[in-house]
Amino acid sequence: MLKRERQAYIVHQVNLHNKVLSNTLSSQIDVSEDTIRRDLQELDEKGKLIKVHGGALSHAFNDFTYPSKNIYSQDNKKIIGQKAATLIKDGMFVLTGGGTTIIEMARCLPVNLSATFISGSVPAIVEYMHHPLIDVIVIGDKLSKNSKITVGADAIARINTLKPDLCFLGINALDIQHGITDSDWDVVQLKQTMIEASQKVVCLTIAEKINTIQPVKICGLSKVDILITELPKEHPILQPYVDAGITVM
Amino acid sequence: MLKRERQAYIVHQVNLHNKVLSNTLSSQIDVSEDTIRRDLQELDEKGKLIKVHGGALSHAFNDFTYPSKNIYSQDNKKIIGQKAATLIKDGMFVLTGGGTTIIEMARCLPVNLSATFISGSVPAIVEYMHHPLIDVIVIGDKLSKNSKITVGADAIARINTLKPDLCFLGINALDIQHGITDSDWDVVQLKQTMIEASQKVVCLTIAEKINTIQPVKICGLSKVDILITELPKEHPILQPYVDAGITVM
DNA sequence: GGCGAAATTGCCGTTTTCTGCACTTAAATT
DNA sequence: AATTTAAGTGCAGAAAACGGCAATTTCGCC
Repeated sequence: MLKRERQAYIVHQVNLHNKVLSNTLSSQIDVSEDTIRRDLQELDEKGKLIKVHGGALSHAFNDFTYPSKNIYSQDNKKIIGQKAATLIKDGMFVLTGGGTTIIEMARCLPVNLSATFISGSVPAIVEYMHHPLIDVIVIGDKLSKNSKITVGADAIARINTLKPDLCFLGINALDIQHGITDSDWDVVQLKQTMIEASQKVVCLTIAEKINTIQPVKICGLSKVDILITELPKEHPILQPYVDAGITVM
Repeated sequence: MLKRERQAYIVHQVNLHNKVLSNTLSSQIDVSEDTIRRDLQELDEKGKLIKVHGGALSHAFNDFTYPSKNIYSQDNKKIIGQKAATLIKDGMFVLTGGGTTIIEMARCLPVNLSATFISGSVPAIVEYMHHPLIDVIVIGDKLSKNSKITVGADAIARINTLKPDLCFLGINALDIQHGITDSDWDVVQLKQTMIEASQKVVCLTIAEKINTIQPVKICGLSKVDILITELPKEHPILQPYVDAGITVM
């Protein structure tokens, strides 16, 4: 088994079960515990999981440990959220994914906005639920523990019956050549469906994720209608995307 | 169980119940009280909780903004939740509704319980989501703002495709003659479907709702297998239900 | 194809961490 | 004041982490 392959398997296991034990992995993959330890160390440094004594835990599991680290990107996400919120008009049908950026957007929605939000992201649903005039449609299916979003055939089938005006996606990697990429297989399937179903696709991301690549491709750049980052649209890093015909905000 | 995982669980419990007892934790997680004490000590140093004699308190508890309104029925619901949680065994498929009593039950689920929970109640889903070993299936549809549960044809159709082992319902009115009644039309439809789909129906309610009636009928008493209140099963008010063949806990 | 550098992996001895047990000390309750 | 209950301490066995080393593979380069 290849190193990369093995590490992907470990990440997958962590996402599935929220925790892995070094010795379990060692016997499952049939490599020494030293190798597992080194893998976990690397994956920890890359932020894919949290290494602990005896194994590793997913970020989702210990969300209580890490609010301290990304206070700075929090502000950026608020800026993104505010820009994104201006796109939504009364009466619209809006499909959204999950992730912290989407949550920030939800918090930026004006009180008097009257629209319909469709999502499978539990944290996002909770936000929408608190808005007085917003109708919420929940996409049901199996809940993925680490992404806190419903994934599976049911969710995909349901989304395919919809034709929302806008689709908001928080994305993890964007690149001129490779388009939108991600690391979680199930989430990729879902996002592809969301993109195809929607009339307009809006991608939200902090600038540090621009020009980065993840293992699994979601779609090419041509599917993206609007790109929102915390930077002003004149920023040089964004120019290639403007040139590619994307509306940058 | 990993150390970090255990500590996360403790923090979770503290945030949920505002207090934890060392010996309770010790038996729940099945480690010695020494280990618990050391955990509490570390978590105290990290500021996650406040260690006191015999256990720990949450920080929120010190700000005496405590929900003083119905602390009494809160405790009763906790008793009900604990009774209810004992019914759930590893590997079960459990369908649940919403409501504060169900939430309390969710909070009483033992850490090492491995089961599948199916629900359309957003607050309940959020609780289940935090449990490490519980799989969550979300029932999707339009979200009802006041009950915070998904209602509609989609939800009903989906529930009809399931055959869960247990169905937990928090009910608002129960009467010997009129059975279970409620006031919200959509919720009634949904509860009827849930009852029909499940192999066993467990009703949770505080005693004050016993022998009361609401406008819309959900089902007769015969559909109820188990009734759980905060009272001991010998209490006279419960006798008619025992006589009616219901298992009272 | 061949060579050398770098990467990968397993092994091993040492160090650290974790945990339960026994025992003492401190605190709370009656 | 006596008794029960929890907290603190030291210790020891087990498990895991660490760091160095060597064998093997991979890869770039000629």
